[in-house]
Amino acid sequence: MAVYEPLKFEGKWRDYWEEHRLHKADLESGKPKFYCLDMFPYPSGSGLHVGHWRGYVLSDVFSRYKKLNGYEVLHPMGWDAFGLPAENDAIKKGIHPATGTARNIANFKKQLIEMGAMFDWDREINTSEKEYYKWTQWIFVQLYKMGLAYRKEMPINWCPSCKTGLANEEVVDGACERCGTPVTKKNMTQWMLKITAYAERLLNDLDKLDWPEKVKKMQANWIGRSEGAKIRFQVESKAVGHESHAHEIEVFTTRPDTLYGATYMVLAPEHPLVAHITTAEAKADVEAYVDKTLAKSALARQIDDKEKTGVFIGAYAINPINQERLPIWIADYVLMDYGTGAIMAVPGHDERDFEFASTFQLPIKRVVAASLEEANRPLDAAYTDYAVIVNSEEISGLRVGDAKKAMIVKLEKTGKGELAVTYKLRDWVFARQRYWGEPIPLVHCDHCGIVPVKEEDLPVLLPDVERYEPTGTGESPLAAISSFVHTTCPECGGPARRETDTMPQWAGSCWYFMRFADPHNDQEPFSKESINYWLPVDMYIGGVEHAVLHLLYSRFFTKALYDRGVVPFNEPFNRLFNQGMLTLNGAKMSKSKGNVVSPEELIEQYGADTLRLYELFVGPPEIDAEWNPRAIEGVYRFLGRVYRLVEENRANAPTVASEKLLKLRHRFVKQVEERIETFRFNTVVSAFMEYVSDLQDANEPIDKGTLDVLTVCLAPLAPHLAEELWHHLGHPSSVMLAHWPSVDEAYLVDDEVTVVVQINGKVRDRIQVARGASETAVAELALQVPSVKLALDGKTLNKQIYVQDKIMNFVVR
RNA sequence: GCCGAGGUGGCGGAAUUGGCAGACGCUCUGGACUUAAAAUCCAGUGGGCCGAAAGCCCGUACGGGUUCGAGUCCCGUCCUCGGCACCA
Repeated sequence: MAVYEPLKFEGKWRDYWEEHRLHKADLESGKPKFYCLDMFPYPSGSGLHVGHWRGYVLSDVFSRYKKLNGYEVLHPMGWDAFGLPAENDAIKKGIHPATGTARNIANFKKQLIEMGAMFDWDREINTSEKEYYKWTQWIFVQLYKMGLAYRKEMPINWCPSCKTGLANEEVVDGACERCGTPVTKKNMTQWMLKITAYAERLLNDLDKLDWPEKVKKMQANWIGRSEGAKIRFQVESKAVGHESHAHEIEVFTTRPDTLYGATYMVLAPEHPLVAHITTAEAKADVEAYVDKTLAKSALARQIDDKEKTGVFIGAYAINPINQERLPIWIADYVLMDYGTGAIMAVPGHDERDFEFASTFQLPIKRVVAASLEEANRPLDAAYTDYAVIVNSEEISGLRVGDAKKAMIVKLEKTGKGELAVTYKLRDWVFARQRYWGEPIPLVHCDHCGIVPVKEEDLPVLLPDVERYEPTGTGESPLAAISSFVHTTCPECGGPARRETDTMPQWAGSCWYFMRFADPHNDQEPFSKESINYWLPVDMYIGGVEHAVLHLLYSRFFTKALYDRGVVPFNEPFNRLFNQGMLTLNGAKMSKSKGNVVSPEELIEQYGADTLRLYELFVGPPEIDAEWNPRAIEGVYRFLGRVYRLVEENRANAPTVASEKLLKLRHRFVKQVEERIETFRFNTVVSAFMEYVSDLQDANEPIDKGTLDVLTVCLAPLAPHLAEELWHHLGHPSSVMLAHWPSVDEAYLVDDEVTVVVQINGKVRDRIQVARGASETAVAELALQVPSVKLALDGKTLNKQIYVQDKIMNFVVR
């Protein structure tokens, strides 16, 4: 009996593929291209576990399927090697980050090769190599020249453990995304990227992407567009005496219709106006409150509790619509970095303002009600329904929507305000005070100011140093290296200092998918020809954890480069798929939790194909799945059955297929096609299992064509086994050079169909009838069925419903 | 609190457009092969009534509804998971 022993041939075929360059993506093949990309990994010290395999298997199956279908497939792999984790890990182990990274990469690569994926290793890239980051720096210079990179002093998120500034997106629940330490605020001069300039386009263009709705929603929420009005209030304060009217408070509100209901104003404690307009009597309390707020970490300000606190600053604002005097307060529930950092408070119709007003006994006015009759009904909570405006002079009686428009028109006429759009998205803090990243390629010259390094002088090399631990002073370790810092100005040639901050980890991954098109180009980031052919990415596969980080940043880079004329497309990833995690004991696999399953021993026991197939069969690919060590036996047994089926039939296989086997074959291929295209890979495996059982049950010799087709279809899923069988079947070249079988629709229809017979919608029996038989003919047959006769006995047949070739339902009473 | 996804046997999960619920796999039980075991193969495996079979009834989180017919559509409730969270 033929025995399936994968370890005897899997290695042989991997060597064969490598030797014959079968995975090489060819720019000049003349075929239509397909770019199938995995989110490239950060090469950690712990290596890959079976959970990491999941996405890689999906993309490899899809890539191979596309290749068999005549596409020129680009399926590359590389390393996101810069960034904090690599550096932290290296510090812990006392080695240079470059050394640790190189070691990890070697291990990752070995593991990925064992998987048998068709990666084109000639295109391997590493974001921490100078040949690569030269172009990351080049892109930064383009952004700088476009005015999209700027320097600003502001309080930014600071991780006291990683000793660096962080972007908004890197703060999760008030803590550092990497290490979990609560994030504090630190006032620093920072390099920022003006991603907010693209907010509207980043939002609108989501519509044209074939991405999971969930991810699009998350990005839309993150961008957080809201439409309303900006309104200006004049300030009246004894602190500034008769100059009062020089000061204005500008607020943003989505409810300009409630302007008549404003009863006080609130500024963020950090608001620059606070220092100017606070009166002498209030000064001490205000300063104490401001200090207390600034000392609070982001986490504390968010979670502490929602109890409202605040201080009256002694000054008043004049409501532009009715000249009412409104007391001005500061409170930490108003955030400096959203809108204008100031609000008009309408406690009658905003829950937060209601709570604040209740706490401090401030007046509450009703200006919206269910109807005009209810205009003076007292409020025991904020009334937020979009109903009818009341107590508001000329706009009373309007619905909220119309009142908003009317109020904006009025404000625009008097110059007191106008329509405005605000986003939650903030500009991107792009500098890190750490060693292991791309140096920001700028020079500070006393004479010329900030000057970008000339493009022909790139890259600015990351110097090799002895000590690369973070300083914690707010300066990067590079600042201590005088040979790095001191340079000459690219403009005037005079003495100058280099920028010493480095870029965040995301920098390299914002454009790596473009570099794969032309990874060895040392004249430009990529040639026009290569980028035109390969990009954009057709299918992008990776975890959902990057929904707002990497995926939003990459879209921003792409749009900026599009505007600069560097690339001809403005969205990088046409189709996105997020695979689910593999869990063990209900938790995400991670080395720190000690619940990882590593592929090595499984491959040793079952071979790589079995593990690949299991990864697919474990459940719907987008859903998290629990690792089940037993179930892997099932797919191993199945591959053994395939092996035996082919081995035991190939010697005496007829050259002509029976009608029965042809029907089974075409139905099978059709099913597999549909299920691969729609990413239902668990059911692809089911289709194989059913087909193989059907072939066994057919109880007749299996023809050569059937065996060939089975083998070709198997190639995307279990490439090693398919290659082995393909050669046993007498084919001299690789199965990956074969063609995906075409489906003949003629074989998909049966002459005879099963019609279900129902009484009142309940199944009683099934009958075989000729396909397309008339209702009368089927009814006649169905009425002969004993259980139907029984059910009809003594009853009246009210109605019959016939669905062609499917259902005959008798309604009886 | 807001937004989104989901709830189907002992388990993982199937089920085109409203048309045979539980495909496929795991587990378990019985059988064949074997001196024996492993491997392999065959049969059974949602619950109930029943000695068994036939047959009938119940059954897709819960309560209603629409329909000849609902896992699928509508209304309400509960639960689980994910995202956002004082964003004016």
